[in-house]
Amino acid sequence: MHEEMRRAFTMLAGKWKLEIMWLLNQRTHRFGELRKQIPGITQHMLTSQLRELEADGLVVRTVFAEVPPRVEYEMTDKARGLGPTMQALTAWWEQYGHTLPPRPSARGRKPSGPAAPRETGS
Amino acid sequence: MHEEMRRAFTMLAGKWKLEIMWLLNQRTHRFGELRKQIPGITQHMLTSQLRELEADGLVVRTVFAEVPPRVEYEMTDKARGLGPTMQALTAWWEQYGHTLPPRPSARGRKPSGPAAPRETGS
DNA sequence: ACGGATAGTATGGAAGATGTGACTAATGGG
DNA sequence: CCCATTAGTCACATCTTCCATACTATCCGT
Repeated sequence: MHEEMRRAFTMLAGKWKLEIMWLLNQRTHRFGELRKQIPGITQHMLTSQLRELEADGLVVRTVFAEVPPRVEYEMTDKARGLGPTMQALTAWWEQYGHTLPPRPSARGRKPSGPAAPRETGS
Repeated sequence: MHEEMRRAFTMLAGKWKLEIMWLLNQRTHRFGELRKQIPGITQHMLTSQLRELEADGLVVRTVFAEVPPRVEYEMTDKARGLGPTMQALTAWWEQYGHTLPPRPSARGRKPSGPAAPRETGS
């Protein structure tokens, strides 16, 4: 049932989590790489999102005792099971992405909806 | 490369969008059905998330001229291409979901304190 | 000793996303 | 007349995220 799934949705519903997981699904990244790959994200947000993913058991954080410091983020085995999901998402976008409307995510919308089709004939 | 994908992430990054799309991927729902299926969501949020999905060309909104009103939400053909993604996500959760740590994400859906009741204007 | 590099933590005000109850519209039943 | 129903809308409250800045810690080069 989808009540079980709710946990999964919550884990991935963050504003940046899908993108982070998508990148980590390709390869291990270090902190600074993720920050460059995701323009617009701040250190603060990247840190907190990664911590949440780590707490959810999706990401492993490895600190190397080097100077300058190096921290790598890697998917766990569990999260690697998301590979097919990511591939399916990528394939979907390749197929349909370019057919979507230009930039409609703005809050404004058209004043009136389509004419109501009278279905049940009342 | 993945800059193209960013559009897809944005479209699905809303707090409730994955869950809504997962439900609509199964079948057409009317407004009230979605509201019951997604405990915790408010009318306001359900409306706005659906409007965004509609604006992104992922769902179709059909208003039936009946009383009481009936509005049905259905996936577009484009969004139906997400089927494999949803299936992969479901399969992943069935396989790994129960192995995840008890620690829920900090951003989890928890009820907030009682909002200060506003003075009903006289 | 100082600054550069990396990966953070901490703070604070602003912007944006989300949450809440109250309210509307049309119609049938009591 | 009043209530129930359904799918919203509205004004406002609160939570999350943004963004800049400041600070920590280590080692190397100067």
